[in-house]
Amino acid sequence: MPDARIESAIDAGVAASQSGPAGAAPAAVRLRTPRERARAQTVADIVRLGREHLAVHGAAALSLRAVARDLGVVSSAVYRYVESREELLTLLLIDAYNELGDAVDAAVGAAPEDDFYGRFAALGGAVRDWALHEPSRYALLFGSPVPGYRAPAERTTGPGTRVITALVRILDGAFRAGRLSTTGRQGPAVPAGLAGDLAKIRAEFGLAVPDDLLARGALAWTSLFGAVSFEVFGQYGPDTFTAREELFGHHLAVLADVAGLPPAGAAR
Amino acid sequence: MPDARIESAIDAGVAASQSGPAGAAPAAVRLRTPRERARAQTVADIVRLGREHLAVHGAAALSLRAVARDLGVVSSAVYRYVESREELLTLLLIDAYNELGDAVDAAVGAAPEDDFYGRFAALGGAVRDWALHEPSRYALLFGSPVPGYRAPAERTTGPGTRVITALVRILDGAFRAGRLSTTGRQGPAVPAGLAGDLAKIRAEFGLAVPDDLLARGALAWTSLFGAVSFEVFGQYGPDTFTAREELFGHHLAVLADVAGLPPAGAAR
DNA sequence: AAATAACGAGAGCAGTGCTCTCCTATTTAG
DNA sequence: CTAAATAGGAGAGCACTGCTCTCGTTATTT
Repeated sequence: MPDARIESAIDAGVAASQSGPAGAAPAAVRLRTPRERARAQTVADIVRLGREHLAVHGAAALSLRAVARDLGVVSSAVYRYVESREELLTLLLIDAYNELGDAVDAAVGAAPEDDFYGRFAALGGAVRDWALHEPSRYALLFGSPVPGYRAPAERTTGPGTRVITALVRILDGAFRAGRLSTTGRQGPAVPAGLAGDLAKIRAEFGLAVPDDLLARGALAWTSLFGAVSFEVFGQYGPDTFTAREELFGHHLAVLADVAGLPPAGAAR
Repeated sequence: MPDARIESAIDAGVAASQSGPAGAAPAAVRLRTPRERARAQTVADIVRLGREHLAVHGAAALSLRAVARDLGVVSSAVYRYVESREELLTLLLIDAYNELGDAVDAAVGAAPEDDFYGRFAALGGAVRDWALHEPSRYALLFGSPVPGYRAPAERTTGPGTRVITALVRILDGAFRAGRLSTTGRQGPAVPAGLAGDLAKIRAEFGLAVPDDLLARGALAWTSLFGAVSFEVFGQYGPDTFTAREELFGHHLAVLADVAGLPPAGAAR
């Protein structure tokens, strides 16, 4: 079974189907032979069709046979390119993580580098906009895990941590610039048991922020996605909150305050 | 087709399978005839088996045929009791909402009535404990919506709002007792567009809390579920946070502060 | 040119939700 | 107490799913 190169071909196909400015993959793999090119193209087509099905019908309704039909090919043929339905889900997971990451990076990058609140708000707004625009794909990333499916960490942690990485960069940048603090008011003390986790995180990302602000940053992170998930998953009901943009904006402002970021108009 | 009483029989069956102290249904329906009793029992069995399947295999893997097998009956027979797979999902949704609601009510009720922080922390802890204990059922309630399935609002809004109702009661009680405020520090102003939504909520629940605190309460609500969802759905990864109880406790404390609740040890 | 690898088509298996018909046991009405 | 009405279980069947295996054809490599 000489299909050892399938994996790399698949990776190449996915990389080829992305157009983000911050494409993580070095894409050093040249596709010389026509067969390899055709293969990569087919995989890219499968991912594209899968993405459409995912967006329209949701993750649990994603059907390899339906993708095969759209591709104009019999169902068993797609198994030449994709190992299983799970494998396709993994590809779509990576695809979605990267698209969200690209959107976030673009939004954050559009704000001035020293406008930390602006960058924070841009990040939150980008997450919300993408989630509202791609609810099914957002659900794949941040909703209930697909039953029986466990994302392979070695392939998804990279793209899956782009948002939190961006957020942590903003907060750390603000701290290094002397513009992140909770001075003036005492909050709850950070439990001693968290010190180890926080130290590891600080080392991993090369951060300077102290425990207090790091823990609050984690809360801002989970709260951001909590607010977005409630809105996307319909927990607000049809009419509890109608001014959702204003609600989210206000929540973002409070979360920035929680994280220690001075508000928009504060003196620089 | 004289199956008009099926619905009420089903409701009775579900009600019979519940044992919560705050059972919403008046349960005035007596089951006189043996046939009605047998029917209610069968429906209750189906819900029980469905709950087990749901807990073990997850919502998307819930199979009516598998439930039928466990029930020792052929698959078409269960359609005499449950209209469809969706209908069973709805029953399980209501069942889970009520179990969570019961857990929250019990935990909140165990704290002194004037210990508002204690009640808030009890609510949060109960939600987290239940979610960690029943991840699949929590996912059914607060994860990605099951594709193609839309919960019928007229049957689920009641049980589905028990947690937020309890939370709002705590915050309103604290406010009426003069123990909920953000005095001493100015937060972001509530956007004007939110006034209508907040007024409607205040009227619906008969609240006294002003806009500022109400909006912050909503943030505490979404943030609480954001933190629980991240933990249950595995967003933290296997080892980013190991001291999860401490992390959650700290987040709860900060969220109470955000909502305007004085910390645990504050003077009464 | 011959060997090898890739790949599409088709059949098939076990599972799913759901419908329809048939038949029996139970309940209700006269 | 008998006869009609009804509930409910069994089974076959339809269309769908993921996935495997074989078979023949095409393209590439040696």
